[in-house]
Order: sequence, then structure tokens, then C-alpha cells
Amino acid sequence: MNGPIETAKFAPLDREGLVDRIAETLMEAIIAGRIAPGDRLSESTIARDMGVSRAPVREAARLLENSGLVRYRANRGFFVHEIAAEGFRDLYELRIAIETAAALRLIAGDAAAALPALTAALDRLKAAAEGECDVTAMISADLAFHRAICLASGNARFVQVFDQIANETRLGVMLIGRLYDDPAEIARSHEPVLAAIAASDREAVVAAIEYHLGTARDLVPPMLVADTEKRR
Amino acid sequence: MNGPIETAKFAPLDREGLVDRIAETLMEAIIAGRIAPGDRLSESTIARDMGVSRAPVREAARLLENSGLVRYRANRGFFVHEIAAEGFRDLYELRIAIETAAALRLIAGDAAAALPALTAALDRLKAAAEGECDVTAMISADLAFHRAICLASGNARFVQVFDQIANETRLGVMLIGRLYDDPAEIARSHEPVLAAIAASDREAVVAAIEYHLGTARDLVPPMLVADTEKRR
DNA sequence: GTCAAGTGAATTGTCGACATTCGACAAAAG
DNA sequence: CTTTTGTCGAATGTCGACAATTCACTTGAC
Repeated sequence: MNGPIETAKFAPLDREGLVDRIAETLMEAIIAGRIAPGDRLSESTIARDMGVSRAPVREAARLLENSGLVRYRANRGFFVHEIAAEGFRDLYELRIAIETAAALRLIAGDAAAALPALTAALDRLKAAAEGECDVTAMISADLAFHRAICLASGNARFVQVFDQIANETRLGVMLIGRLYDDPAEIARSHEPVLAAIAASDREAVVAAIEYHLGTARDLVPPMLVADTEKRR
Repeated sequence: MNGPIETAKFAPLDREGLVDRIAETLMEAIIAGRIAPGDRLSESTIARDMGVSRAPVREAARLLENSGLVRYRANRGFFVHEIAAEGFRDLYELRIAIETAAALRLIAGDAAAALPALTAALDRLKAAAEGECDVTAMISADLAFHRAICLASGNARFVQVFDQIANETRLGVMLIGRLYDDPAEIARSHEPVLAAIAASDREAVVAAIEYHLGTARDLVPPMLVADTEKRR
């Protein structure tokens, strides 16, 4: 059974393909806001800039389409997704459904085992809210906490759906600077969710998530409309 | 507001691109079982058979990946997705979460307006269960009913997620002939769900969907394991 | 001045060819 | 006989070129 090598002496080489690297670069640019929502992703331009051909760029764009960052229109190309007020409500209703289900599933299983990861995620979120708060990092930490809940549920599907919509959430939220005006408050608003999970209280979990995400669902769309108007 | 043409006199030309047609053809072949789960989708072969180049075939495959029908492995190509027993449980937990949320949302809105569509979908399901029951058609009608619930919720996200996982459900369920041994019984099992929605009874809706989908969730995985063993 | 049609540059859609990688079989060493 | 190494066919990965489509601009008539 034992070959000459028992423990791996080398970490696997980073062999992620060209397409993945292009996709990552594009995603980073979109999330960082260097490409604005609604902007067209010119295949030729991107390919030329990156020094590759158009084929892998197209594939990368298709990949990003799955993440909801990019929309494709036939014969017109790829565009950075613009999220509307109405779509934001729907998006958050889906988040409530998914994350509530994940949390309930988590409680039904081994909640104790999952708590450290959740607590750690919340701590990181609080840390990100301290001092000179970078909005992008703050959003990342926020999403990471919610993702941790899905992950801890043990159901890969919940994580999959969450990942698909996380970036869209990001795009929507980033349009609104004001939302993160009081980062510490945002961070604190996650505590009831964790507390309910820790207490394994099903009803409290449902209520906490509904309140936490429901607040954003009801608060953000009007802001989105206002900000969209202002931009004209 | 009114232009010279008020009613459309011509159906829109079939301008859906080559990629879409390839994707549809492939999807049809997979759903019909002409390509078995686990089989490789050879780009070259498909391209040659269809008389096109490999580029649109690749894109079509990437599209099908979003529908969960196909999985992509780097440098190895596309394969028809194989669903495992464990994955099936997760899949159905997600369905319960989505469809329950959709139904509750539906009740919160204008339930009366949505009822005709749901009733019609259920009738079609019953009709499909009559006489010489084609399993594929039966599954389609079954899924169509559940999709109608998501659609009636008014939340496009629910529909989007449902569509993404519907085909995977199909692949999993099709592996098990026995499940549809008694089609009429299957059709009837949908009635409580519709009744609960019609009554706008939140608790009943939650219970009905949990029971209806939960039965499949608990029943199918052992069957999947058994059938997989048998196939060896 | 407004609107329609025409024109052309720019972009996407598709293709065939070449480079790279993979997996299986064969061959050689232990 | 088992294990490792070498080789080879076949598939994917990437590319540059051409065709088809779109969009902004110009042109012209009313």
C-alpha cells in the first residue's frame, strides 16, 4: 500500500487555465468598479490589452455570466450587469429563502461544530468595520459571513446559489455608498443571526434573517432609484 | 404612441443563433437519454456530426453547464452530469427552500390571480398520468407544475434558480423508472400543495411542500444507490 | 428642423489550423 | 509479476482570419 512517498512533499502547481485567469482579472476589475455597470466588455479590446486571443476572453465572459456579473446580448456582446431596484428586491427575497433554509439545516445538524467558523467570520466582519473602513473589504467580509452560514449547512447547493448571486448583491450594494456609512452598526446587525443559530432556536433564526436581510431589501431599492436619478 | 403597425403580422424570424440551436439539440439528446450520464461530449464529434465548427459547440456546452446538464473538467472536456444520491438530497432541500418561499410570496400577493395557471398545470399533469403514460412527458408536466408556482410568485429569481436545477432533477428522476410506476398517485400528490395555496394557508403550504418534496428527497436516494449498484 | 434612409467603421459570429495536454498502452527495470 | 518509465493517438486549448451583424454618422428629402 505504501509507496516511496507517503506524505505529499509538493503542493499542486497552480495550473488554472488562461480562461480562469482572464475571468478573475475581469471580475476584479468589475468589482473594483474600474468597469462601470452597463459598460460593454469589448472582446477585441480586452484580448488586445491582455495579449491573448478572443476565444478565451469569450469563455471567461460566459463564466462571469454565471456569476451574474455580466450579461450577454446576442450579436451585441457582453455588458456589465446593471441591477435595478425591482431586481434587488427579488434578489434579497431569494437570499432570505436560501440563507434561512441553510441556517435551519445547520441547526438540524451539528450546530456546535459550525459555530467557530461563524464566530470567526463575524469577528473578521467587525474588524473590517474598524477605523478606516474600506467599503470593498467591508462588503467582502459581510458576504463572507453569510456564505459561511450556507457552507456550514453542509448543503453544497446552497453555497452554489449563494455564490451565483453574491456578486450581483455586491454590484447593487456598491452603488450605494451611504449604506455603509456606519460600518460598525452593519457589523453589529449580524449578531442576532449568529445568536439565534448558537441557541438553535428555529423561530429566532427565521426572524433574525428575515429582519437582517429584510431591512436591506426594503431600504436599498429606494436608494437605488434615488442614486440612479442623481446620476443623470 | 401607435405606429403604423399595431398587431404583429409576422412571427419573429428564427434568428436565434447557432449556439442556441446546438444547445437545444444537445439538451434534447441528453434529456431523451440518447446520451447517458457520465458520457463525454466530444467537441470534434458533435461539430462534425452537426456540420459546424467546434467554437459554437463549446459555447453551447458552456450554456448547458449553467443548466446543470453538463459538467466541464479542465483539459478533459464536457461530460453529461452524473447525479449522486447525496447530491440528490441537497438538490431537493434546495427545491423545498425555493418553492416554499415562492409559494409564500405568492400567497402574500394576489393568490387568486395565480390560481387558474396553477390549476391548469395540475390538470395537464393529471392528463399526462392517464393511460399509456410517457415517463418523459410525465416528468415534464410534473416540473411544469412546480415551475408554475415559482413563476406565479412574481419573483424572477425563483424561476431562474428553478430552471437551473430542473434539468438536474430530471436526470436524477429519470434514472428511476419505478418512481413513476403509479403516475396517477404522483399526480394526486400535488393536490394538497395547490389546495394549501388556494386556501392562502401559510402553515399548510409549508407543510404540504415539505411533505410532497420531502417524500421524494427521502425515497429517491436509496433507489439511486440501488440502481447504480445494479448497473454494474 | 425633423425624420428617414444610406453608408461605413467597428464589433461579434464562425471557422479551420496549430499547440498543448491527457490517458492508455507498451516497454523496460526491479 | 509488479512498478515505473516512455511513447503515441486523440482530445482539448488557443490562435488569427474571414463573414455577418450592429451602431453611429452622414446624407438627403420633406
